[in-house]
Amino acid sequence: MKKTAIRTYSRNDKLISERRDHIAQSVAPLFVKKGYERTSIREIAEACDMSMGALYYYVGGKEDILQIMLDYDLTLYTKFVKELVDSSGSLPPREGLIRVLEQYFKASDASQDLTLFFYQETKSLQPSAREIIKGRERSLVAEFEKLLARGCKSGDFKIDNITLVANQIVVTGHMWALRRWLLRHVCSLEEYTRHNTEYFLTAVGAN
Amino acid sequence: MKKTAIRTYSRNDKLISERRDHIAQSVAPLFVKKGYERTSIREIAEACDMSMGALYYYVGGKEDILQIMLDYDLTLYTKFVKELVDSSGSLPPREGLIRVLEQYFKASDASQDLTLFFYQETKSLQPSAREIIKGRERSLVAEFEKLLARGCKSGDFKIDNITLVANQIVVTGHMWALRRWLLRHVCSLEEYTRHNTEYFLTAVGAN
Amino acid sequence: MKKTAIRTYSRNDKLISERRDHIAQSVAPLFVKKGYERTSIREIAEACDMSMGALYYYVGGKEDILQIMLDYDLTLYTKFVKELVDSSGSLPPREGLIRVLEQYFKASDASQDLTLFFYQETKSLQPSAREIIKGRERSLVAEFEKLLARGCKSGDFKIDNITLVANQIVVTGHMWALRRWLLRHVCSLEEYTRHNTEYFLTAVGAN
Amino acid sequence: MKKTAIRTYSRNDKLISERRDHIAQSVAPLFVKKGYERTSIREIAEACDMSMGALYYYVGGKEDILQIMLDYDLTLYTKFVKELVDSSGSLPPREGLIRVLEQYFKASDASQDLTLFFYQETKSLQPSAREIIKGRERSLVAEFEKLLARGCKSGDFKIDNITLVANQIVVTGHMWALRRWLLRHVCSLEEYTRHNTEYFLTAVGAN
DNA sequence: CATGAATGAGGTTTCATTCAT
DNA sequence: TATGAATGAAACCTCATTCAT
Repeated sequence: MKKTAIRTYSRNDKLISERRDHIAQSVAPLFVKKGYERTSIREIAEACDMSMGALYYYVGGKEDILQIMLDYDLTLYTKFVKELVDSSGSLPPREGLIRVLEQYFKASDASQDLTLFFYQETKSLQPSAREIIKGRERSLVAEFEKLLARGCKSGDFKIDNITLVANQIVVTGHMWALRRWLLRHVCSLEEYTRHNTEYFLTAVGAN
Repeated sequence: MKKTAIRTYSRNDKLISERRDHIAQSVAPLFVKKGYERTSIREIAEACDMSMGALYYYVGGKEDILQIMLDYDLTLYTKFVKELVDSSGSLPPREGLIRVLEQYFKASDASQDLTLFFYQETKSLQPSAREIIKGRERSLVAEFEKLLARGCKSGDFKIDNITLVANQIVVTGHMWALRRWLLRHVCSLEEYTRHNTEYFLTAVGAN
Repeated sequence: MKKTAIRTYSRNDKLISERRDHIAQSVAPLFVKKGYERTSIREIAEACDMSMGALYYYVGGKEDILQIMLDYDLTLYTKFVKELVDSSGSLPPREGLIRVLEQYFKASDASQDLTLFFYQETKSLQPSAREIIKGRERSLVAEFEKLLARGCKSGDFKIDNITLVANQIVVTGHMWALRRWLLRHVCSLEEYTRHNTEYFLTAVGAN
Repeated sequence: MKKTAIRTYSRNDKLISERRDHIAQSVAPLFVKKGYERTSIREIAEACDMSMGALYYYVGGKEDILQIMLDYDLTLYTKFVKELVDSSGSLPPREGLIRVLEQYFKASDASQDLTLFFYQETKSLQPSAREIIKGRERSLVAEFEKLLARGCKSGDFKIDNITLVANQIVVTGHMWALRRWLLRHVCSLEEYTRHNTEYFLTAVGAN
């Protein structure tokens, strides 16, 4: 759980972690609302209730703040999915998948703005930081792979390319966020969930 | 085909149109490479082989340039899809769909960077301009709706929510661009095409 | 007479040259008074009667301003010495040397602050810029070498290491500037001149 | 040996003295390498192995640190020269001068960077602190004056202006440091020493 | 129509210094 | 005594936009 590569003047690891988490939480609504580039350090400091100097005590630069925030939320999200997948382990694979999809789409709906933000601003990161974020994203996909793999093992599912399907599940959630402005007039979240659940059941050979 | 709402000092409509098309074409690679916010007017002017003054003669401000460029490329893309759909009108619906998907995914692959850019920078527009872009996007979806509607009319397809499926086709193309970094290690474009074609055939009840 | 390596937005060479000369002249008293590091861009802009933006239109950064100023004054100084040496060409070598030394020390006295500044701030330059300045300094030394070489050729002087003596002349002028605070209580410029003239006559074997 | 005018919170004179000596020694390489202005208090504290707070406990501000360091090194250097001059007291004046010059130039060669630093950064001091440093420099010159005066007394030397010659000796050492970049290609330290020794012997009438 | 020099507000970042602990 | 987190003024620099030519 290293936060490395981000410069700090503090050598108190606990404080660093605390402050960076605080920054990640405080800055998210601001970033989501105004976009990364359009948000000034001054605004960030204000939102964090810190002085600009204090901010730069725990962070090497503006871009680090973006990385910290993306990392924080993606980690949180991955944890959420992991718990979801794990908690559905007691159900038969088919019912487990149905339940996970339902909850995942519900969560996707709740964190629309954040999802959009991820697609928009990841490119603002340096390649090295981008790799870290991509790693987190892969972890997210991996959680769904676990779910699918379990079903394959038990013989309930039959899947050619597990990663592809897992990615497709993730993306289907994202799509609800990215295209809400269009989908809003087309179907409700419930219909969207039903439609896609049916598809994925077919795709995994469980229909 | 109004270009309105964008201020200009010129009253020669033909010239305005010409210059704006030129700007749209010249600025695209720059925007795609550096991002909208990080591209300066000076760079834009240079890429367009115009002086900064000339730029402002045909355009109200930096944001207008983004709108013009997005509008231009989206219109072009919509036209491409329209021709694709129309040209497949001679085929039976099932084969038409297969062909359109294949060509569309191929085109998605070719214009990856642009697609990514659309998702990233549309939010940099004012609401009014964003609406215009959304309208273009809806036109794009509508082309696929046409294709699907034709199949329904002939009885070959059976679809609950045509718009939903059409949108799903569009987004599936986008996802190849947005998630290429992950998908690259998972499957080739051909596999991606095959996988999704199969899905959509099922989704329209033609499998 | 290239001014290269210094970024500019202008492509009008004449204007660039003019503005940079203007900057060099305007900034000198400020730099000499406050030192390079302690002088802010805002102060520089004010002294140049330019806006900060205009400044950065002709100059890539603060350090460039230092380089431009050092270059400008050193070039001027070298030209002065060159003319001095050339104009003494009509005199016999011994008398020429005496005259040149007298004038050079007088000039050293007049440009004390500038000399001090050179020793202090050359180190603020990047190595590449420092090389340029060193080149100018070598040109200055070369002028005195010319004078000494002439005397050697005619048989009036007898010198082992011409560059060493030429450099010593230059530095003797500098020292009047660098150690004025001490020398002031020890001797007048006239005495300093007499003392060192006698020395150099001995050193070149013309006493 | 007052260290006055420099604020401190401590009232333990021994500790003050110890810490300031420690600071002077620790900070020198840093200052020499980066320059005074470009060195931050944080770096200084780190180099001194002290906290920033501790630093300010024994020192009034950043500038005091510069003064302390200059004072410390100049005092050390003066002591070195004093011992050199005293130890040559057993030799006849002419041989004493030769020996002192040789050792002094050797020492000048060894402390080039420091010498350069003195010329560059003394101006960063407030006038009052500058006076203190000048006093130390005068003490240095005074040591050489002692040497010359001894020779005059014994009738071996014949000098008009002892201070001027003493200063010239000091400066000749400095010159080796200040102009090394040029002299390097012109002569070795040995040649430089020989050349100047000969001169000074003439200047004091001992050749 | 076209040019590009000029503006200056506002961006990010640094850093000497203080003070609660 | 000692610590180091916090401050915020001020540093350097960029850039969208204008307007005299």
